[in-house]
Amino acid sequence: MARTLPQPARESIEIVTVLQALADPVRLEVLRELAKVTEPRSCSLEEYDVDITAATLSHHWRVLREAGLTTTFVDGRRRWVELRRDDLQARFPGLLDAVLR
Amino acid sequence: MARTLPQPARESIEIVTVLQALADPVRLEVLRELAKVTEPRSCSLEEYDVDITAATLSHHWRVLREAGLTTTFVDGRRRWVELRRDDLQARFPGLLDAVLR
DNA sequence: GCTATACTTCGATTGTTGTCAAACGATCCA
DNA sequence: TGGATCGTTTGACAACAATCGAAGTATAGC
Repeated sequence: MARTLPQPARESIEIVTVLQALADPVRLEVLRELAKVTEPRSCSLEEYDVDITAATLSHHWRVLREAGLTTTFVDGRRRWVELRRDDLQARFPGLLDAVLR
Repeated sequence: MARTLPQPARESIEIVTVLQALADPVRLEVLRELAKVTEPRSCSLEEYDVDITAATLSHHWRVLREAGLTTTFVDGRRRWVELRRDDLQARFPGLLDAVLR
C-alpha cells in the first residue's frame, strides 16, 4: 500500500475545523461506516449509502482528511480511508465516541 | 425571572444541528464561558470576549437555542442564557465535555 | 502503446451563513 | 408620559459550502 495523502499533524488538528467537518450528514454517515472497522476502507461510492455523485464524495473525503479526521492511502487506482482514532483521542478525548455513538 | 424562549425538547435535539451550532469560533467561545458556571449568564455583549456587534451575538444566541444547546430566559430588558447540560448529557453523553474542555 | 478504470479537479450553480447598520419592541424609571 | 436602555429583527451583502457534469490524471492490464 503506497503513499499517504497530506494531512495535518496531530498537534495541528483544530477543534473548530473538526466540528465543521463533522457538521454534515453525508460526512457523519461515512464516518460511522469507518468507525465500524479498524482497517482502512475503500473510498468507493458504492460502499456507502449516500445519494451523491463520486465527485461530491471525493470532496467530502478531502474535507475529512484536511480536518485531520481521516488518513487516505493511495494504492494504484484505489484509495483507502481510515479514521485517525488515536490522534483524535489524544487531541479531543471522547469526542469521536460521543459523536459517532 | 420570567418566561423561557422556545427551544427543542430533549428528544428533538439532533446531532447534526448541534454540531453545526458548535462549528463556529464565536459560539464556541461563548459556550466555554457558559460552561464555567452553573447559573445562567447574561446575554450582554460586554460579558464576552468577542469582536462582533450586539446584533450578531443575538443571532448566535438564537442558533444555540434553536439547536438545543442553551436555554434563554427573559427577565425585563435582560436576557439570561444557560447551558442545557442535562439534556445534552442525556442525548449525547460526553459530547459537551469533549468539545468544551 | 491503448483502453478501461478509479478517482480527482475544475468551473458553474445554488443555497446557506456570518456579519453589520438601521429600525423596532419591550421595559424601566424619572 | 416620555426618554433611555437592552436586546431582537430585518434587509442587505459577501463569503463560504455542497453539489454536479465534464474534463483530467494516474494506473492496470491487454
